[in-house]
Amino acid sequence: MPGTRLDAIDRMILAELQADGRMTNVELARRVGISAPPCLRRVRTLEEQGYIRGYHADVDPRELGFEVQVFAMVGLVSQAEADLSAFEARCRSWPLVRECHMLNGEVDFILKCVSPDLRTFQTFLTESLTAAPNVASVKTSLVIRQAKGEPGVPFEVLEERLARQA
Amino acid sequence: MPGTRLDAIDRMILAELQADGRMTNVELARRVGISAPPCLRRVRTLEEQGYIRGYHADVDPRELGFEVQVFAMVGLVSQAEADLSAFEARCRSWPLVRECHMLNGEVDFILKCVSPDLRTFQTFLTESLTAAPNVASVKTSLVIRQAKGEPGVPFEVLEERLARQA
DNA sequence: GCTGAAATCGCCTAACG
DNA sequence: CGTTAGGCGATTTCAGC
Repeated sequence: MPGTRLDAIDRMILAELQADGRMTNVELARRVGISAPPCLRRVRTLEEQGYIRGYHADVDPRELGFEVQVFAMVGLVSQAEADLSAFEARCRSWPLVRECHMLNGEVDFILKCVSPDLRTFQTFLTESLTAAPNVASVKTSLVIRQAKGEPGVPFEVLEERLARQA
Repeated sequence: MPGTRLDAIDRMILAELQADGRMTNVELARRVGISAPPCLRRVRTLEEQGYIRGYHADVDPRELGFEVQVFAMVGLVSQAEADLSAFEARCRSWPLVRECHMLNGEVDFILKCVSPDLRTFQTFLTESLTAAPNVASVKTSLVIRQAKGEPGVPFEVLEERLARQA
């Protein structure tokens, strides 16, 4: 089933639900110009085929007392696949680490972390991250402020691209 | 209104909606142990007070043809506030840039970008980002693979912390 | 195959206690 | 916060393109 190409209505559905994931199905149907039942069927199909991985409320970390956000650049000693996987598994087990990306270039991983305060993060940094097996170097940068934080993908770019191909 | 402290039920609501933003209100009410009407009132209040900034479908970039994800580290010539703001405004206008964080340390900004392919990104990099006023240096790292990508905040850490204080 | 219309069922959301 | 109750949305069924 994966690889099924999407038509214009499917892409509109994805764009609308990315912008407002709690929109009612009838409102969504109205916006994309079809009636509710086929619209709901399309949404279900998009979910089953993995185009939509889930729906999440966007919770403000600061309001909840997570005052600190940090990017951590991690270098490993060994980049053998087993060692990479082991480090990734550790990252998944650390709640303060929200994202873990393996990169090319000098640094092996970039981690996006949140923490209630600096002290909690420092403890994590020294006792967990830096102390983890195979970790060679960690460089951290505090987020001063976030200027942009758009979820998901730019559908505008996708549409532009499809128009160009046609 | 902001600063209103949250009780245990509010925090459960936030945790549930972060995990599944499309949950029905009656299901949410059942999970947090209250009836539907007060549950809905709490959700509305949490939205109004900014604890919930929105709801978004989590769309898989790869499935949609965004094969390339890149982190870009940007250094500026001038860090005067007006120049920082100007750069941030530019970032907001670039669709390929999904996140823009101002950092402490040697690099001024980190940008998370998505692109359909390398060629599109290279064009953006040379013609837009590097060419922008006040940009001194740009270092990019391609994402090889993503090992973790949890949305939002770790409520487990919050609860642990509150229990500790009590 | 797809869509759309009708009908049922369940949820949302007021008003009130 | 809970209960009641009316209106609306969600979802199935079925017919038509």
